[in-house]
Amino acid sequence: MSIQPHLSFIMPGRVAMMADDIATGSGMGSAEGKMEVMAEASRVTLKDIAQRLGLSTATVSRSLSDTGEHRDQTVRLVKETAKEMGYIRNTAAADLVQGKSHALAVILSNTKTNFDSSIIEGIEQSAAERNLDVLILHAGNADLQAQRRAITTAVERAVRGIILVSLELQESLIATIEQVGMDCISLSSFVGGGRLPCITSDDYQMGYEATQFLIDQGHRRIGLAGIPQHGSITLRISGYRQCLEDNSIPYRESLVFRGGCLYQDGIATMKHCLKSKEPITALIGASDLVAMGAINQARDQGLDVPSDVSVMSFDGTDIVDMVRPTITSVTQAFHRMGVEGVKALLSADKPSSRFLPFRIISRQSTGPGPCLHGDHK
Amino acid sequence: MSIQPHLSFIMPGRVAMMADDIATGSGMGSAEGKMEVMAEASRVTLKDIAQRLGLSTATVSRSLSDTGEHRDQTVRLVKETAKEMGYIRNTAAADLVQGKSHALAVILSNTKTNFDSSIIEGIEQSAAERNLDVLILHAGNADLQAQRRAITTAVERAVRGIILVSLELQESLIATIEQVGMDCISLSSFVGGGRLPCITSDDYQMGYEATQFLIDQGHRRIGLAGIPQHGSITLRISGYRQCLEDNSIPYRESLVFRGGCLYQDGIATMKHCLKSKEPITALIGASDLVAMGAINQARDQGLDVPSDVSVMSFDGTDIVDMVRPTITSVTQAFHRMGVEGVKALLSADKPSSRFLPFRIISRQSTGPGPCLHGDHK
DNA sequence: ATGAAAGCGCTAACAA
DNA sequence: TTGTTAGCGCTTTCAT
Repeated sequence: MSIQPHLSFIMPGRVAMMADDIATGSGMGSAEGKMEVMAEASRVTLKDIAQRLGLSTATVSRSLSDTGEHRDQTVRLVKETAKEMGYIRNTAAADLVQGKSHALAVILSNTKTNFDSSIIEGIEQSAAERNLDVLILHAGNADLQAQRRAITTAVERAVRGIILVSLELQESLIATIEQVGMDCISLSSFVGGGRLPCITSDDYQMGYEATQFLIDQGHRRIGLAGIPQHGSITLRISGYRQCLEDNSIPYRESLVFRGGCLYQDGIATMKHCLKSKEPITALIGASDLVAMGAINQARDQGLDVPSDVSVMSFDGTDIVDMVRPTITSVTQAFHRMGVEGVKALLSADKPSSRFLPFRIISRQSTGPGPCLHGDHK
Repeated sequence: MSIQPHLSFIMPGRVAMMADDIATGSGMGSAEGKMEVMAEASRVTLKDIAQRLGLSTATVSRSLSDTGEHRDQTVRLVKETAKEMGYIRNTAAADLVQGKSHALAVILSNTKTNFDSSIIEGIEQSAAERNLDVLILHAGNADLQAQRRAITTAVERAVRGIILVSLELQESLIATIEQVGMDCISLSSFVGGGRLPCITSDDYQMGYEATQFLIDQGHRRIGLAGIPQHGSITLRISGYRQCLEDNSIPYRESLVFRGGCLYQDGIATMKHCLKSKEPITALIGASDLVAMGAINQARDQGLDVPSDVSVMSFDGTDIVDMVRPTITSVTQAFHRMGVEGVKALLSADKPSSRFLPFRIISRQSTGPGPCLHGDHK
């Protein structure tokens, strides 16, 4: 194997070499060289630039941020000098005097689903356009402690606003947010009974239409899997129930399986369902991962999806096209949710709650149910 | 359908009601009530607490942060009062005077793989234990502009350190980091020729062992898919090549497929491979998603995995167990990478580069190759 | 078009 | 054990 190329980089040689390069480089006198090195230690401030240019810090500050009235020449000179001296502004100082920061806080629940990456992507894109940094914080869904920590952090840093993602914020913390007058918006979850603006999909309607989709395919024994105990997501059950009733199909408590939108919930639900003497013919997973779990379990037990059992999911993240069978989904506009969330949060007028459209996209995991096969009906 | 329960919350009634509650609540005189409301507008500061208690701001500050010598009673009193008054400290002020912030910056490449969530999880867990906030920033891998923006943001905010995740930082920016004396560590990618400490898996060795794994199963025509053009990840090719040579199998350039670790790369590679007159019998994907793409493409063309073609992957994220067939993977210690990254970054002494162990976990997507079927050998 | 000066809220010497 | 004081680096009136 002779010399292993991958080992070369852990030899300390290069590091030492680089240090030497810096110390002796560019042919300047050693004293001068040293001063350069020393100067690098503490950061360049506005004052340094002002002194070098014989201007006041005020002029430099205004020039750099393009505020106030200044000669083009001055502004240009200041900017050039700043760049040349390697000036990087001190955000803490600016935040302090301005009473607010250039950042947004995003607070996520710890739910181990995968849809939030799209939302975050949207948020970050939108934030970047406005030159805002994104501070990401995690807080368990039910954990008051963790929630308080996250909110406190956001308020401490005087962020421009807080974006809650799929989080059921506790009542007391909503009060805190109102007290300090912090802007806040909730995405992908309706929370706060109207005190917080929310941008989400219509859970009731999604539940209704998903159910109708399966009924139209000839299914009558339809299960619901992985739905949490609390939160607006439970409205999907109401929609599901209403749809059944509108189609004269009796609602059965026993076909609604609770859980936490996790892969494991899908596994467990399908395992349970297949033991039943009157098994379901279709299942709606509360997330793509729930559906994946359900599909895998069904197939591992020798059933075919969709010919033996149809499965569809909420969310419609990338993954539904990357598995086989591909998964029919109620696809939500997560990316847009992130983008619009930022926009709404920063808009001058208090944003109102609203729904974003969703689409049901039919893929391989659903197919005709028994009623279209001529069985029951 | 009568009353739709899901519509109730967009009625403005509740919002108005809440506002009324606040304005008129608790039975206090209207003037007093108004004052309370006014007071809520501007935040409580240390000075407010000090005044209320007849102490100095210094004592309050020290009590709150448990520094300095103080009577238990004083500390308790201060803390209680702070909580009662709803005090939230101003991070900007603290950061300014202390010259550093209570946050870590994590800079991610935009690569659309999924492994980084484990790393971030590890980072956040580790950061939370140390009471540090996590600032997440994105920067394209090749995009100097975006990289500079991210680094500048991190430096501006005087973060405690920068964690690069799977990012090839440009030379000039490494220089910037060195100049300002910012701590920085690279995870999941070796970068900077030793100037930056790196915690990653041994790409060379992973490439070698993955190849050996397949050779041991009887494969001789083994492809490599989705490997980028640059970066330490290309060392996998060296390991792959060396392993082939050690097993007296000729290395062929044509079996190494370049790409960006994406699902689509897997699709494209497998499509291309199956057209060849002398097709591969096994493929190693540069990421789990590449492998998924390859597997799907093979099956969509009527081939079975693993009996017609074996596929394995690098990374070993959750997904490899959630697809069928489950994917044999070179599983990296991503979560630990995040945890140790934070630890190393904050350690007093300059951390050195090192590898974290990886494991090859055999799953359903690989099986005996032609040499074990008695074909060639 | 530019400068002088006053803080933002906090921490950390140093005094007492 | 506590108070006094002096800023951190920046923005922003208000003068000039």
